[in-house]
Amino acid sequence: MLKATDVIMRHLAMLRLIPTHPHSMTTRQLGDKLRALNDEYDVSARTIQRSLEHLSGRFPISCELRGRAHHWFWTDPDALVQIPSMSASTAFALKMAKDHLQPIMPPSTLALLDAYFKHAEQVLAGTALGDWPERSAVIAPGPLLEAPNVQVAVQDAVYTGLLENRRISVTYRSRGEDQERAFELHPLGIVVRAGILYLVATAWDYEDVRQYALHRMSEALAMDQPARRPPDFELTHYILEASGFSYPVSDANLHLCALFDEGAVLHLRESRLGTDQRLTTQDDGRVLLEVTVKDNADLRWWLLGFGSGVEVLAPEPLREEIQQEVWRMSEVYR
Amino acid sequence: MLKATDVIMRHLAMLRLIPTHPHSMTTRQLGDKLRALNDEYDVSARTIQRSLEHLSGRFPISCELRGRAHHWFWTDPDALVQIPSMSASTAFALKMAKDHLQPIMPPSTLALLDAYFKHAEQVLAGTALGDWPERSAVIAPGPLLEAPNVQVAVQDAVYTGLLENRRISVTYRSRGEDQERAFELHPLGIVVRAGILYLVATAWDYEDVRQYALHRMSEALAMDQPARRPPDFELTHYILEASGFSYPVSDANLHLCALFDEGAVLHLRESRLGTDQRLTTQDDGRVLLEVTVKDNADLRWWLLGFGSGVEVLAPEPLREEIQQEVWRMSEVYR
DNA sequence: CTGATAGCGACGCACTTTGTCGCATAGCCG
DNA sequence: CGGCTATGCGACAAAGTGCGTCGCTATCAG
Repeated sequence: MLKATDVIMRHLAMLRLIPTHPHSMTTRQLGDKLRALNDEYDVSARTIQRSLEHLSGRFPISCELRGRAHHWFWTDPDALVQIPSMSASTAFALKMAKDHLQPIMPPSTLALLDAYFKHAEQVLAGTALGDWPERSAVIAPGPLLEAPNVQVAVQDAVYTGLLENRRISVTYRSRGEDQERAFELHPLGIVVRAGILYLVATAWDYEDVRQYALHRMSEALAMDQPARRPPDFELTHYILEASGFSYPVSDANLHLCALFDEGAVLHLRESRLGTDQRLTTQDDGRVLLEVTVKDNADLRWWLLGFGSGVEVLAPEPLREEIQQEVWRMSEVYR
Repeated sequence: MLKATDVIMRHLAMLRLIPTHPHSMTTRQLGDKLRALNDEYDVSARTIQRSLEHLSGRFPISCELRGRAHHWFWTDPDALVQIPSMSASTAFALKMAKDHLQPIMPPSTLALLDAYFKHAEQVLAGTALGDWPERSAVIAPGPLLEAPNVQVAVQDAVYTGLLENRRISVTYRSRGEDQERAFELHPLGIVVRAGILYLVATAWDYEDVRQYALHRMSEALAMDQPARRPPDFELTHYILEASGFSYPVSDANLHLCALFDEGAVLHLRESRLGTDQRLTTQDDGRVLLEVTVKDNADLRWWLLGFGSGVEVLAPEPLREEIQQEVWRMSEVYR
């Protein structure tokens, strides 16, 4: 007891060091970590013991006697104390975010954010309209695809491997195959598309980069060996150039001119396709859209979705593409 | 100094009571709130002063002298200390969530979550691959519409009015009109569609429920008078039944049968349209999809997007609808 | 069995926390 | 303009608590 040490800060640091349930930490480890963090937190082991005892009375932390040592952890996986406290507006934004994300993120990944969502619900319950169940709704575009679930253990292993740059050993069933196979993967990145998580990685000692859907992994384990990464690999580059994903996305721009029916153009009046978007009403009541957009498959899918509500005028190659597609469609439907 | 009061908990409570910058709290108010929270936190005003002085040395809080009283607040809007601490996986999930939400939530609402996103970045920077800029990417469906921004003050007022059930006085420019008009609104709910926020509300003393896009409000102020709410109003019901939104969504189901090209069906093999989805490969190589889905406009838009890659077989009315649409399209393109 | 490690009760010193008091200052109101 | 009141702050003393130390016990490894 030599100097004026700061109890509050040390206790806060301790609470932050203690891991959540599956993981745990001995009193000794905690003391070492604390010392490493800040010299001022250098206190005797006895003091740490006393502090933990004290804190366990007012926070959901407890310990487990394994051997002769106490292993401490947070009991509640969704426990969350944050300062400054969450404002009602932020809680509301979180609720909307959750509604948005539910259909497009795998449940197991969304589960990692549950503490925030639950906390937000508590905050909202304290507002004047806490009893009113639904004050916000999200209208998602398109029919909702159900994102396949990913096993929590698999997700843990993949994220760990990626974050700590370790190899991942997986049991994987390729698309269209019945047999599972074991792979040793070098993780390079994660890509999410339509609620599906893909691990971008190289296998074994091969050089070529492939994708592995997480929901098709039955087992995964982060190994101790470090992962290898091609020196010039860039994830965004890979997605754009290597056409690794079935919906190729291009970086090229095109100047789109198209005539929209008033009904079809409605929401373009609210949010724009691009910064240079121009809408001009024609004599026949239709609206001319001029805008620079990325030239990719999604654009074609989006334009076709309007059916006869839109006529593509330029660029000429795109108009011809659509024309041919319409011709093929009329063949299909006789 | 009569009983053993818990300094750590009181200090934590104080930190949580202090609001973030635009708002503030006097020393007196803090003492009152603290007392209301827990009898054990009943300490003299002098103690509160000393505690604040102490805490301001290690947290980004400071005060402003207005009149003779000190008004305390958090200086950094993105300051965040949370216990237990954010795991690397959770930080990673937050990063992905941000990428997902950026195109579909208005910037001002997303800004409310900035503290979490920044915190997540810090956590990720501490991992082995912190220097590697991109380890995850989100591929969004469709061309990205730019969500129009909402003024922060407008958003604050609307959320406050909604959460505290107070009337909102707004200056609003209706679609297609040049003139702005003043409204007094009774907020009923918020609907988000394609990045646009709509306030669902009744105006003045009228009974009919309308939508007001937040980005078309130039001013908004939460009033002191309480809002009126039709006793039987339900937001989800309103969206479904009242066809208040231009993309009507129906609750009716239909049993869809359609033939997909192998290329078009690819991602249906990963995530399903519905629980009863069945895929059967036909002799001609196409794949028959059978599934029960909601019968709405989005479904038609989604089906049309595939162009000739899909042929709707049943139900017959839907097939005819599509057939006619294709016919109209071939008229458009001559 | 022995040594090492962890937990815990007890003890006492030193420091911190806290209420109180008094003074200074700055609005408020007549 | 002057009294009144609310707030901030320095000082002080007493109460209370944090802390290291010591010694005992329990458990595990060898």
